[in-house]
Amino acid sequence: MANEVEITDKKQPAHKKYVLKKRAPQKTNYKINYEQELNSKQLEAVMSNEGALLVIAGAGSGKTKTLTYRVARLIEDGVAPENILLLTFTKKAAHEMLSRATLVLDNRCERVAGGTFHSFANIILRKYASALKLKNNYTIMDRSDCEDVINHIVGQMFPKKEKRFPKKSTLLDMYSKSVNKETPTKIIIENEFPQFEHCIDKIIEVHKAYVVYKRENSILDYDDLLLYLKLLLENNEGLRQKISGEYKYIMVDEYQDTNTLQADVIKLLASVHKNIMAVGDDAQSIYAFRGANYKNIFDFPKLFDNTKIIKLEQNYRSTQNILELTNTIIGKAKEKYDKQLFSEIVSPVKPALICAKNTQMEAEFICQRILELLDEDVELGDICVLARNARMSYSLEIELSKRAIPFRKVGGPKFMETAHIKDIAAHLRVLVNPDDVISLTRILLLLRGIGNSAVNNIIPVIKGNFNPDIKLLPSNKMNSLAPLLKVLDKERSKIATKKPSEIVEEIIHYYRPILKDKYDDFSKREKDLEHFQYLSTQYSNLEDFISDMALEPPDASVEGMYKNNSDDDALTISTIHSAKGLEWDSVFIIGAVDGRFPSAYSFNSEEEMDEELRLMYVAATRAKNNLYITYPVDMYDYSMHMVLSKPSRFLDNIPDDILELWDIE
DNA sequence: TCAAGGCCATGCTGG
DNA sequence: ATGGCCTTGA
Repeated sequence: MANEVEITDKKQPAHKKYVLKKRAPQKTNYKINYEQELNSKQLEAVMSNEGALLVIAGAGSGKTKTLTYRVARLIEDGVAPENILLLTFTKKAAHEMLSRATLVLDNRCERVAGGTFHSFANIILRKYASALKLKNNYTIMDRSDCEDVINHIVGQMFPKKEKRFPKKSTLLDMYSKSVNKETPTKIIIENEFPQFEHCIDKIIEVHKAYVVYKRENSILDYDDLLLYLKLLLENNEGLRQKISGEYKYIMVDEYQDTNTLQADVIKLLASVHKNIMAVGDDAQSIYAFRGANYKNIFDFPKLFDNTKIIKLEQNYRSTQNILELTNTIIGKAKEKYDKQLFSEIVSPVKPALICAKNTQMEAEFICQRILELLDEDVELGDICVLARNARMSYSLEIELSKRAIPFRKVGGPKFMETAHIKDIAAHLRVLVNPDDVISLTRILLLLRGIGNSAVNNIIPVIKGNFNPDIKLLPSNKMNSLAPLLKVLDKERSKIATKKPSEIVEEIIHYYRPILKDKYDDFSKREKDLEHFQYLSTQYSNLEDFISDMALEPPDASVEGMYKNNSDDDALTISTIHSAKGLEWDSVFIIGAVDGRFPSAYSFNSEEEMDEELRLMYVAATRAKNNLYITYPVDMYDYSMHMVLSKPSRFLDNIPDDILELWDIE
């Protein structure tokens, strides 16, 4: 909206020059008093309209608030919610922002299009799959499925074992980086996996076969979702116009963790109108292992001409004492960051570094300190324990259970990745997509008497045709195969009419005997099946259910934690990666022992060490008032054959007026 | 020849 | 707790 219009007098001398005055924002017409609730920088971002805008937002500087209020402000100015696209890192972040926007404005905000890049890509691709010659019932594979496919391909191409050939997960890392960084596999291997240069040709051959395999079987992995979205937008002028026109205002959160493929998608999405607002913090980039590059954020102005840049530097979250520590930490990076956050929140309490004799004592300290915090009127839901990886909290989880302190765990091994849940999901996938050979293989291998070679004979016959009367194996093997075919045949015909939860129920009923046969601890796993069934009741379409479970898998399966969704009064245990963007009154960072955090595997790479450092920075900046960093000194490291006993090097030589040192007696 | 069970080593973070 | 590898058993 141009506020200033000048009628020029160049060619029309007879006309009088009339200047429209700049209108002050019409605050009286807004329901929200933006000027009062935001600082000047935030306000500038919220009030900006057309064009590209980059907001560099330090930790706790009101990034979420800025995004939330901009959504509200656009809607107040008459933009249809459906025309706004909010891309975030997790679905949860999108939901949180939109419900906050709903609180400050009204429920129109719920209609804003939002979610992760991947879920957005999925929505668009299901709609326009045919433009890419793709079936729209394609399966989305999670990581372990992809690994199975790769293993299958390697086994076919090189029946004899190759010497020092990368493991399936390493292969997948290479391919994924190649796609996300838009760099040939060859270069990725040379730069990041030089130990495998000797078999570079074979690795590339496997990659090609992997791509073909996915195409032939209507399978997409996470990277394909982004890649195909890019191709769709790139190669279909008409569709690009249409989609870009639909999403007239685009906002991207956590821009520092996007990769070049995502940057391309954004560029294409905004190609028609260039109304794009990106928000991020280069000092909080922690996803390099997934192809993200914190430098991406500085390249944003290269994607869009005349990018306006706004910096948010005042922190509203943490005490100044905590910020003094975090400023010191980030100051240790090899690559320098322009970060000196300040806060007006004053408190006498200082962050503390606590040495524990072992993980047991570390756990006891945390439990005791938590109980003291509760006495100081901190709520349990306002306390979080952060760890570099999910395993580090095992001792603590035991201690918490002993003391009956409720907790929920975020990050780490996924519910959907547990073997029994994958088994059930594989049955459902075969129902939706009978071409899904990987899932079919998985469910056949569950049967007694059927192994790899039998599977290879069976699949060509039953692919897409689950006739239970077929006779293709000796009768003893048919006895285990027939019940499977029967249930698949029966449910396949009802896929369109039955509720997903009813189909899941039938599959679980069929699968339960297999579960009991396969696992000694089946009763615990049976509870997971019940939970899975419960999740399915939230859906009216089986395909949506399966896609969602792949794109936004529910948190780790922790016994007894299921029904506590509404129970906010529990301690949070989280990986640092999963704590991105969140905040708590009191934060414990555990396992801060050198060799684990930073991990010893990062020692010889400056870039990886910087990423570990940023991770520590992200962890420490989650805390509002109390920050405790603990480390046990009895950790044995198998790879280095030594006991780890020093605190994280990121906390070395920090004066004790910034970081207090505690010993446990 | 194929399936199944046992044993050993172990690199995490996630859509 | 899990995948990879080897041995055993049918």
